Amino acid sequence: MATPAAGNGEARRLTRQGKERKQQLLDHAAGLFAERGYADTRVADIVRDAGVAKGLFYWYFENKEALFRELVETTRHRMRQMQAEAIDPDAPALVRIRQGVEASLRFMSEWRRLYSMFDLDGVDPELAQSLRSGSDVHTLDTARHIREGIAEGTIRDEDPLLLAYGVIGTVAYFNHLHRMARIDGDLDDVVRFVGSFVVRALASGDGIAADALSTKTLPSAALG
Amino acid sequence: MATPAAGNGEARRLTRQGKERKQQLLDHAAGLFAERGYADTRVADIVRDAGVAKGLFYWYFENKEALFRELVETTRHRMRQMQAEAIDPDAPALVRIRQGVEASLRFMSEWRRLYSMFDLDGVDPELAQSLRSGSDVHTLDTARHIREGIAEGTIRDEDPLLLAYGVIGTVAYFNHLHRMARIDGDLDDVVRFVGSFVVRALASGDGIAADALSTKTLPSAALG
Amino acid sequence: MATPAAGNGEARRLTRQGKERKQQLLDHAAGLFAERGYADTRVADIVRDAGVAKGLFYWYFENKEALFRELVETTRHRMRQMQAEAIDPDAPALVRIRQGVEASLRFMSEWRRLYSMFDLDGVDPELAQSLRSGSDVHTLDTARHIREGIAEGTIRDEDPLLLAYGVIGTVAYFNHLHRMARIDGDLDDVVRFVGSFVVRALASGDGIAADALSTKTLPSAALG
Amino acid sequence: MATPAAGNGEARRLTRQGKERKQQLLDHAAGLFAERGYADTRVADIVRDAGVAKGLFYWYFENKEALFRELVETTRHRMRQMQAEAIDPDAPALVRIRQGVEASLRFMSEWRRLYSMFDLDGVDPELAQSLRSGSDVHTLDTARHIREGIAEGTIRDEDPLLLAYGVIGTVAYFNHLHRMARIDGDLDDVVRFVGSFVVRALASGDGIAADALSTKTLPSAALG
DNA sequence: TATGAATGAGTATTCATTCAT
DNA sequence: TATGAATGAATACTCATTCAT
Repeated sequence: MATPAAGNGEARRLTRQGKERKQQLLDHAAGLFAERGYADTRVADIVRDAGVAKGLFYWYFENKEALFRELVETTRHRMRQMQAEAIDPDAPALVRIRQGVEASLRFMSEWRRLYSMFDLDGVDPELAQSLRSGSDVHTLDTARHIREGIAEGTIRDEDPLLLAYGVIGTVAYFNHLHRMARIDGDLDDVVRFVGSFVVRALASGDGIAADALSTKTLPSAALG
Repeated sequence: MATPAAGNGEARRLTRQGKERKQQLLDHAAGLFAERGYADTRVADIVRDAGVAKGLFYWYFENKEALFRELVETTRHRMRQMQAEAIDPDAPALVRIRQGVEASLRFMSEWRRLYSMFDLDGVDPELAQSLRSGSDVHTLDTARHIREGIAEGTIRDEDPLLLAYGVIGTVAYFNHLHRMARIDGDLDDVVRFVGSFVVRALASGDGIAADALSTKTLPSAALG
Repeated sequence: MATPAAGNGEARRLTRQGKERKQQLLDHAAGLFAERGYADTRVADIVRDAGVAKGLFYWYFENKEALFRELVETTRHRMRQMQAEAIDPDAPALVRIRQGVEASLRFMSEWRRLYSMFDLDGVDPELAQSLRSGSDVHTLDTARHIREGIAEGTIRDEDPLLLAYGVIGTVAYFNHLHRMARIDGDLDDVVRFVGSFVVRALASGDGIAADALSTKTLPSAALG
Repeated sequence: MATPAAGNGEARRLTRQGKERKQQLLDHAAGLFAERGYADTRVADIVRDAGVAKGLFYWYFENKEALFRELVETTRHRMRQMQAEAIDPDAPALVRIRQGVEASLRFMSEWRRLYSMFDLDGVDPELAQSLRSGSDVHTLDTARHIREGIAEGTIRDEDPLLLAYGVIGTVAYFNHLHRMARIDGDLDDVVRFVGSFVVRALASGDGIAADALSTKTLPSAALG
């Protein structure tokens, strides 16, 4: 029980102070990763930023990558939570998808600094793989909604997985642009635009009406 | 003791053998970049792969990044050529866009190894910027077609730049998936799917008919 | 805020529990030292193995080396005791030497794990020096017996110190081999072999008869 | 062909200058290893001593251990050569063994600095294993001579391997003592002493006469 | 052109030890 | 006694780039 961060999966028991320190390191690391990317952030930078000794880093994290992984996990978890809250389970599929898409964009925008880490520069391939598997979950989730939309007749009857990829890809790219400040408009405008973009791409002739629905203006009770 | 690759813009005059050597290095580098990314490819790896001495690298290229830049330029040039050939200038806007999209995907698929470099891991920010400016050209091109489609009434009247981003993002993501072997289907199927995906996302109510147009099956003469 | 292990020669008064804890640490350390050597055993390893916190180590020992030293002292003490018991003071010199040799080998075999530490890898020179001085005592002891044997006429009249070195070296090497499992035979066989080997190397023409004496088969009372 | 020391077994082609530099590094390393041991010699020390840049070390050697290994190989080779020269193949077994023993001691004394490395402190277990296998060859060689001596009737009929171990161990220990300056006498005296020590330990009653033979004083022609 | 040699700044990680509680 | 947190000096190895021939 001497080396908390030692490479066994078990999380170490940390005192309150310990937890705070760890979070401190995570926060400072996130800031630096966002600013200059993972590869260009030295462990030395992180600890200097946090004002602690170098050795302490390795008390809390097995290595640089482990910290990164933890950051990713946390963020992913928050994002899923946010989406769950944004999606009205009783709404029609197209609306649910739009709600999810818009929530994603808003979340990513809010945590923009964190998300820039995900550009994955300089992270080793193995890790990249594991990150990917996280987004797979997201894709399957989306595909499920799509399948239901197809059953409802509101979404075109095409391969649900491909359609889901289309949705995810669009969201990811707009997020990327926004982060890179290549899109300068109002966030609300962008969110609305992307929402309607994907809805149109998915909708069957009948479903296209749903395009009009703005998840922000109508209370979910009015839907359906 | 001239240094051919020294940082003046002028390309050096190379003997036939010189050109071959240089291309050799470019090819081997491309292969390695594609395999393991820019950051994880050492100059030493490239020369070993090519079977020449380390010093020779710097005879042909100013530095590692210069080689990369050259690789990018070449590829971009080829891609634009290919697109120009694929797009029928007399076709309606939506069709032209679809032609461009499909040509892009096919080109990227063919030069898949090269394109993986563009994930831009570990390239320094300055270079990344320059790469971006290249894709800007592409975006503006697409936006131009879109503006014409809006004028025609076949494309929804929304911000052409945002719509262009939607198109580019979708293409880029599908290319990414394909490269990562996360999509396994027949290339033709994917190409057709993406083509129709973006067309639907762009089309106005009237333009949606264009969805039926398959750029492969109809000779361009029949369009319009 | 007393620091029990602080560098004053005086041993601290430890509670019963304290003594147990200390022994616990010594035991675990011995095991690890034997397994992977002194240099490759971390203080962290020892405390983890013993299931206590890192800080506690320094409550009982001034530092890593102090623990090692203590281990060595203890072992040496036990060994001398064992030898004293094995040697019949009334037996002729050659027999006494053989008794000592055989006792050494048996003792080392029994405490094999401990003895592997003595290979002295990675211990700092100063400590190594102190260890050496311990073995010097042993050498001198042996030389004393040898001198008596020379006086008796049973041992060749050569430099007693050199002869003693010959004895010690042989014993040490066989112990080493045994520990490294490079010798697999029965311990009794090896012990007997080494005993007769050194006796023959020492014996004068007259003394060689003593070779027949097996310290195991003849009760010491019968000797002389 | 760019990284000479790269981890493939193949030795790189080195220019004359390269070979010299490499030898230079080997020599300086040997000196430092001998002075302060392997573990306490930093790569930085070696290159500083040799007056070259740090990176150059890794041009010639894969890592610190690889250099060590090379040093060992070279030394071992020299030693075997020396022994081969010292041993008169036509002499009786006991004499040959004595010749080998004495040659070993003289060689070790001459290359004393090198030999101190072999105390193997801080070398990783895997390497230690490989070193050991080298000494096995030596042991088997010795055992062969012993077997012949047993056939001749000049050496006691005991397990030849155990007898060989006895010989090797004695030599090793005296070498150790000599290196540690714990033996100060004239080298010739020590060599003569050890030679006669092992001969006496090996000799059968009949063979003991051979003890008188001094490999230095009698020309090999007179032997037999 | 072409080679192999040389440079040296840059960085993650380890680990004995000390400290506050 | 006992714990977990904190320290920081120390060190092997990498790799783009330059140089002499």
